[in-house]
Amino acid sequence: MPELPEVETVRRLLEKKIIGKSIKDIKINFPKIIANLSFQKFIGRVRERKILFLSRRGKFLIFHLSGGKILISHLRMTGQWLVVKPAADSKFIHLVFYLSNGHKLVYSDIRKFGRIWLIDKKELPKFKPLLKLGPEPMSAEFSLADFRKRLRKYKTRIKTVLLNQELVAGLGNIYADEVLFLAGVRPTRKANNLTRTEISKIYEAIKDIIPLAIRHKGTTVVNYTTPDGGSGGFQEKLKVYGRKGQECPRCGREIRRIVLGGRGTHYCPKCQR
DNA sequence: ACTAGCCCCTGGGAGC
DNA sequence: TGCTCCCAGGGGCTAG
Repeated sequence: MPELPEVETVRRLLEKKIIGKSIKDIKINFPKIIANLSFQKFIGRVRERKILFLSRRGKFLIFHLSGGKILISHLRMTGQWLVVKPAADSKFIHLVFYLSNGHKLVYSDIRKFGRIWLIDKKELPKFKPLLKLGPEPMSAEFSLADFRKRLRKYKTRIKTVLLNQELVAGLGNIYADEVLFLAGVRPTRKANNLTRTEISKIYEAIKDIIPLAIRHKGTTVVNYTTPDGGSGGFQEKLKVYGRKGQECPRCGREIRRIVLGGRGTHYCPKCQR
């Protein structure tokens, strides 16, 4: 599942391979991935554009193209951007950009949940999916005071709240579980009942784990790969996610798995209160 | 205003 | 071995 560290890793590795290249031609196998335009319009507006640079906001990857065009991609569950040699093909490739250097930039997505938008640069400040996002966890805007204030208004369980992109942008199911383990807070706790100390610990855990996971190039659990087909490394560092029935690395107790808000949730019953 | 639940998808694991 | 069933899960949407 691509969360902030995975999307950031894709951004960094992809940028090295495609900056300055032009999109000479486009093939679309699954038109539905283009969220806001017909595929014919999409193709017409993207052809001959140069890829200037890539940015990221939360889990959104943003391609800045020449001519003031902006391509926004959300990978959801199984989306991938890959740079491949001309011959490569697969039934999961839904979009192909034929680049000026002879390589193909492809979007592949087994479950087809991912979406791509193409907008004009001037529309970017009004683009709704980005407008709703909370602060970037590694930015100065993400302050403890603000985090505490925002957290108080949620009456639901802290795990569910961490998945809400309006609070902080970029956490998904894996890192939400890991953050709560590091903070020593049980995922079922109500957000508005947390103590000041617990909120600080959650805040610090987010600020620790996200850059650490980026340094490890993200977590490969299901099918996330880097744009060159490599794996992330953070799955080796996971303390609770996907470790149901195994020993807690801190106290040795058995890790539990429950379902919260329809999401698998992992925690240590002793370390997380 | 907030929250719970459904839906989109398909590979893969469980069960028989 | 091979079939069927059902689960995973981000985020948009709807209903309460």
